[in-house]
Amino acid sequence: MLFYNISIGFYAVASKSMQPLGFEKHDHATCISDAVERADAVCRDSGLQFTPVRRRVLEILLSDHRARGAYEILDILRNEGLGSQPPVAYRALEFLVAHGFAHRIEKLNAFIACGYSEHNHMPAFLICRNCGSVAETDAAPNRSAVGRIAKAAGFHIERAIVEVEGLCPECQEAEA
Amino acid sequence: MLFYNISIGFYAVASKSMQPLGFEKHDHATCISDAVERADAVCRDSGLQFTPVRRRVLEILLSDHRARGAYEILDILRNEGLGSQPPVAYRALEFLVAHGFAHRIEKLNAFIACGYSEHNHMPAFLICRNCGSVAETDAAPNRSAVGRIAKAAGFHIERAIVEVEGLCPECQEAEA
DNA sequence: TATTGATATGTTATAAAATAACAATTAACA
DNA sequence: TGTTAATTGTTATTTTATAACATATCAATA
Ligand SMILES: [Zn+2]
Ligand SMILES: [Zn+2]
Ligand SMILES: [Zn+2]
Ligand SMILES: [Zn+2]
Repeated sequence: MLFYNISIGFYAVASKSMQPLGFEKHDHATCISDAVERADAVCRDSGLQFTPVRRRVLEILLSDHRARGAYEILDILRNEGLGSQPPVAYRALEFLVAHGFAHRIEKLNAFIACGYSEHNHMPAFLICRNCGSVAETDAAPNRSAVGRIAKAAGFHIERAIVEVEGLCPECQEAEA
Repeated sequence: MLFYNISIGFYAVASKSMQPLGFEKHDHATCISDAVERADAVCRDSGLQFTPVRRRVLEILLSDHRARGAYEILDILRNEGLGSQPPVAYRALEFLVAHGFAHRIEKLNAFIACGYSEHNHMPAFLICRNCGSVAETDAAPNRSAVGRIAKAAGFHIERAIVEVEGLCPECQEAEA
């Protein structure tokens, strides 16, 4: 199974009629296991418990690099007998987000696996309003115009939510 | 009644023990009427109906330049006999947001009056995690690092959600 | 100004997203 | 092994948002 991405982490989405174009392929088979492996190692090093539910939720998020709602994830867990009530999903997601293995996308009320191996970076997302695909890149708020304004105002930035909406390359072609 | 802001639009909040410092004062009495007046004029020019509910919701949002949830606004409307069910508040807010008189803050599931007279700009917000105050400034995503990356990736930006969390100047002092 | 089509509001009901609270279980460590 | 801390199970509820349809109001024009 092959998925496509570009260097900044623009992910293809399984749903709808999106045809990736101009994207590098990536070997999705090793991509999931690699990311899970990395998370496992980080947890071992940090004394965190990478429990079955947490591992499985990360796998689900990685399975097609798509943004998924908590209840969508819960449905899968329920079918697999790994938990049937909302708090189970929300707790696992809270853990993954807290430790940088996943991110929450406010605009979508959804979660996505982190596409970067460096932990605790500040992500920015490009969200296609047509096909729902989501690309991850880096926000670097302190070096941005907003960062300069914040500094001038004496505001100390701890976290940035940067979610850009628009049309991905494929959907621009489709509209034309 | 005086509220304080700085040139980029950092607003004081009525709640909690926040003491504005280093902010310019602004004449809040005229501030509300001016903004409502502006919205009225824009609506007249554009053939939009600036109805009593819509006007009142804008006044509420302006009344202390604070981010307010839809149900908080609905409570006020209900007390005033202007509508008692959620759709009334949500419709008015949808109208105000659609025409640039207010913005939705995703991180807070809340709404705030636009602090700028130029319509349809792309706002960015500085949100204090301690006192909840919200400052509005400009995102200018096309000139940002994310904008450059998006362009390189062939992604067409239509809208940007930029919400920066951290500590406002006052709360930094309080923590120290 | 009476007709009429569009826009806005009133209302009921429900959906969707998230959390509080407490009990039961499992892991970590002395 | 016993003790504490962390995690999960479970029930119930809260918060946020929308669908659907009835009624009222507005705006244009016949
Ligand atoms: Zn992959
Ligand atoms: Zn697309
Ligand atoms: Zn004011
Ligand atoms: Zn503050």
